[in-house]
Amino acid sequence: MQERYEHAAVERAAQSAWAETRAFAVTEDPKRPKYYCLCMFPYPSGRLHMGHVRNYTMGDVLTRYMRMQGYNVLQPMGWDAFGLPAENAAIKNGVPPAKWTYDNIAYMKGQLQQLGFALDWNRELATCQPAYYHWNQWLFLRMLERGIAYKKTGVVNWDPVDQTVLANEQVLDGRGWRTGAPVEKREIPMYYLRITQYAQDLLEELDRMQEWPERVRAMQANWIGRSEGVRIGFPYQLAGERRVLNVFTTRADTLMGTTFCAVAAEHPLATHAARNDPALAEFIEECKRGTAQEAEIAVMEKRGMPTGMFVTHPLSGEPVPVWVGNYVLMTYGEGAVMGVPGHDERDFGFALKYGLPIKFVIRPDGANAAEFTTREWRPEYSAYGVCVHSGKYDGLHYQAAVDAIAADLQAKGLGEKQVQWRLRDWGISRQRYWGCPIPLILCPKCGDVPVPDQDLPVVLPENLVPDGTGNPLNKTPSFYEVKCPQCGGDARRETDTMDTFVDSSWYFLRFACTDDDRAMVDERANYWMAVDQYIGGIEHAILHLLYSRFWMRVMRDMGMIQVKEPFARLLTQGMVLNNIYSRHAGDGRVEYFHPDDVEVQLDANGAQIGAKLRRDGQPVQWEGMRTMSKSKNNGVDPTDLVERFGADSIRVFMMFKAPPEDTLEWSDDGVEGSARFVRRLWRMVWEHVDRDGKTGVPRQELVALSPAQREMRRMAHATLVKVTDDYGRRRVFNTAIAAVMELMNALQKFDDASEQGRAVRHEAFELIVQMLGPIAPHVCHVLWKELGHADPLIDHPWPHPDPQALVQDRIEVVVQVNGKLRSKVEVGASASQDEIRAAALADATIQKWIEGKAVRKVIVPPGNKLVNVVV
RNA sequence: GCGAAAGUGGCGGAACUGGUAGACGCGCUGGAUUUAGGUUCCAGUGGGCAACCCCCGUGAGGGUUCGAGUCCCUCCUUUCGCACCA
Repeated sequence: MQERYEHAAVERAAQSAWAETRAFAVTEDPKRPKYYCLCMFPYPSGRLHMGHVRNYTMGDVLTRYMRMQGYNVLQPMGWDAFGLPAENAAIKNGVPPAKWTYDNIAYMKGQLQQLGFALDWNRELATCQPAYYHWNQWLFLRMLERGIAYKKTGVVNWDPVDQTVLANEQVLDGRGWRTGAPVEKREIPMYYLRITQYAQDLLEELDRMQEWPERVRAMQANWIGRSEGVRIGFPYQLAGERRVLNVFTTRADTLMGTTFCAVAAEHPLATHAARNDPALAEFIEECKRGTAQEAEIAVMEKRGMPTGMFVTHPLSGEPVPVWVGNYVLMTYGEGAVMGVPGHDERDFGFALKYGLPIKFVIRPDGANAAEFTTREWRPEYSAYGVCVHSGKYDGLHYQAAVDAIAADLQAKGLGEKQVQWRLRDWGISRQRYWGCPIPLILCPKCGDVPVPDQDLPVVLPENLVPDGTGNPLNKTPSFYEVKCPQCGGDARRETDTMDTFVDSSWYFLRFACTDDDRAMVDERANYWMAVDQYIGGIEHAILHLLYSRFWMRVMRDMGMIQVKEPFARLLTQGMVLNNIYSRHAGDGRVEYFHPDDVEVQLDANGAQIGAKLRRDGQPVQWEGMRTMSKSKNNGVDPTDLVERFGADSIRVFMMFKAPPEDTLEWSDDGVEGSARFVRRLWRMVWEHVDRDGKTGVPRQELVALSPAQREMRRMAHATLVKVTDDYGRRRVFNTAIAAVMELMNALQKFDDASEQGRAVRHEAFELIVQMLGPIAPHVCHVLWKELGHADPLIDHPWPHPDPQALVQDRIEVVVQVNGKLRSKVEVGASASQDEIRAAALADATIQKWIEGKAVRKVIVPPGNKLVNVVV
């Protein structure tokens, strides 16, 4: 064995051994328990970032651990390959998005291989391949047949320069993020998926998903947003016809306090009223144009205009004026609200501004009878309470009032209890080139005609170069000029593509059967699904994870898959941060310096007191730890690091520095520390097997071990218990590594050259190498062989602790006096509580503490590890 | 405003079921090796005290308990998500 640890050689040896035996290719095996471990697939942006490395290392640790536990483990990898950055790169460099994407994939695949992840590359897929998106199109057509997909004209953010729809997050201060052009609201026909149909089930199932983080479940529940209330109809006459204005409210108990109704600008009633009222028409236009940022809307001034129309209060029969309000959303509830200024903050402000009457009809719980008359809003106005000034409902508390009012409304045919959802249907049309074509043909005679199944996939041309002025598909007659499949006449192919979230909504199913060109999924998907462990960033807590849950339900209802929840267990890994250093110039410009170029100044304790640029020795400002980004110049490159330290050291550092869900602060010193640890492991094994010149494995005589040898052995097995629990149950890796470090520290001090001492040491090293195998697989692969094993470590069964080794003759008992640690005594492991109590009281130190005081109680809690003497 | 999480040494973190606070590592200090730097090894490292077998100490204040970082109440701070959702 070589004395020097050379990471490049070690990693080459391990990786080629795995490659030769195709070690990570898996097939379905009904005889073995399966384990599907999946990390969210990356967008091929160019290079791996450290967040990827962290994510995939976690997945790899679990994959390798479960494999050693005897599971048939699938860990695949693919590419979320459609999307905007490829188009932007194309605009900048004049290269087709396809080429840019495939080049990036090739490079990043190399990076993943460098890191030694146990991936089954036979199952690699990219969502931009026709063989993949074929099935997006196929399933979309099935959804269309079932009414789950439908076309609707909806309001979207439109960038007039780029000629495309923008997502809400792409609108900054009312302007397009790329062009800076003021964003318009446009009504555009789009395809939607009826995710709302599954709202109830998507919400209910969350309660049972105990293996998902509470946070993610809460966010999804919030997003789905179920609320129970009452739909209330306010009748009115229009052109001699009786009509009803519906509103939705969760506070039907305040109905008698209604002094106006407000409708959204897009509401039909508003449109009708504006016909003969130019001022109102203009106001409505203004509202429609208004800002697209929801956060801004929230703080926007409440404005309105009367429509001049009146509706009738359904219970009192009084006339109620109808206003158009800019704070009413067309997309929620009925697009109209009843205005109860006495008990709703928004209505209150609105009424004050426009001089509408305010009626108080609820006396909040805990308040005295006095009415609220302030001209300033108070939170208690919207509190629950009993009805007052509400005729027959007076004295009823919230729930009773709601029940009574709903019953009366129902009797009149003017309302009923109703459940409202915040969730909206998923609009999937994008006026973008680099995405999956929507398989429809727009025929002037026949309307929207689905592309026949036998003509699928509709292949996206890969050679186009967008120039920033809209979708290049619209300038490509060879793509859009088609004949109608129904009437044979001239027609135009749909040039919108699908939202890229469609691609990622089912890729985990396809990994089971990437080679199947006849069906979207087959029986193998039922073998592998559900994903047992899914790992990815918290940023996908809602969109991707909710869409995938929806998509699975659709496929299950079509009989294509048996389970409905795609991800049994979810781990949301924390972000990777690094220091940010900057200098602010007088003219407002900021220059960012890479942490490598900055020298940190410390005080005598090692506390950071300042930082300066190495180049010029002048101070720079520390802006804290934030996510790595190009703009802040604080990224680190995985490939650089692998070359400098080796993949194993990077992996150890990533797993050791923080628990999986927490943020991880990058530190070069920390990586050095991990590299030191790996080197030390190598050197200690070398000293054991080689320097001593006795490579044979001594036979271990358990009965004849000395107390020190027994203690060493006990510690090795206790560490195994701890590490197994950390991997298997707790899913934390930092403490597992810490435990192994502790064991190594003890082993270093275990200076015993006897046959038995060497045997104990040998066993300890075997355990260490097995325990670290999932985290530092390359070095452990080689050390395992050096320890005399012919079988590859990855296939060696996970070791079991020896119960004999864990037995202790004598145990240490902590002795407290009044809850404070005062002494420790050693007793036999089988000592009774009475014996322990006696030993504690007999201890000289304890004698001093209790001298002259009355011992009131002596407590020995279960476990016999502690005694508390109460005096 | 609503929802979720978190506040522990100079730093990252550990303490899992209420039972030895600060494991493990980074940094720092001293020493050995080295021509030197780096590497490696040894020792020390929460604060107070000349020192301890002492006192203090887990965001603040109160409470429960033989015993509280952990449980309860009040408050403060931070991060994240949602936000005119009627």
